[in-house]
Amino acid sequence: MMAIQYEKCPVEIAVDALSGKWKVLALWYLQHETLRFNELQRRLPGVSQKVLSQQLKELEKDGIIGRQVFAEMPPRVVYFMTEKGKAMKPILSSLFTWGTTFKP
Amino acid sequence: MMAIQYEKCPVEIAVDALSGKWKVLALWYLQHETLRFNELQRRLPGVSQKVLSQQLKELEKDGIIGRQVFAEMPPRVVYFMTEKGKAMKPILSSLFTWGTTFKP
DNA sequence: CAGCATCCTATTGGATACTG
DNA sequence: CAGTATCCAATAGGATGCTG
Repeated sequence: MMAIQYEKCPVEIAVDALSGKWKVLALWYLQHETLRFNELQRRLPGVSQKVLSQQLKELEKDGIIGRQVFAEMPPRVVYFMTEKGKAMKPILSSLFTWGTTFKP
Repeated sequence: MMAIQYEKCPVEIAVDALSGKWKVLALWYLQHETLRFNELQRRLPGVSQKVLSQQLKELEKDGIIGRQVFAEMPPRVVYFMTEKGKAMKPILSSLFTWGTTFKP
């Protein structure tokens, strides 16, 4: 695989960080709430555990969300937006506005 | 294939309309200019003709861009944003802002 | 020039079963 | 509860060649 030689445009950087079927929607629900894994999964009807955990891991790696583990039994893990993630709120709300305006 | 039973959230509607590797970037370049097929392709290094024409067709079908054909030789085809597409400008600029802020 | 058709590969995501 | 591991199907996208 060849490394990409040209400088990526900022739009591409944001698009790449959000690529994945459930990422934007997950962020939408994490905007105002800290949520556990299961709570998030219930809000995304159709997502499998594998894919949800995978996409959350990518968002975490990109610094967009954080993850906190409580050493309890049964285990509790919560996800929340970082500052870098909160900076995406204008993206989320403009998507929402457009979707609301042009809903079929 | 089963039809989806629940009402899609507006965010999903917008995300679906933009899903496709090159759509957002193509819209970015169509924001202020009307562009020919080749001009667009040159601005998206790496896209194949097949995929570009396919994604433009989807954007057209969704009413986000328009397409005008000039009966000339050689043929000229231009693409431009519709009003529905122009309503996406806040999405594009918020993506750009985030990408600029958190560029690696 | 602006594409379509064909073929092929890589990636994504879903189903299922299992675990600390 | 919050995942992993494995397997599989569907889709997206790239390469190439051809055409009005």
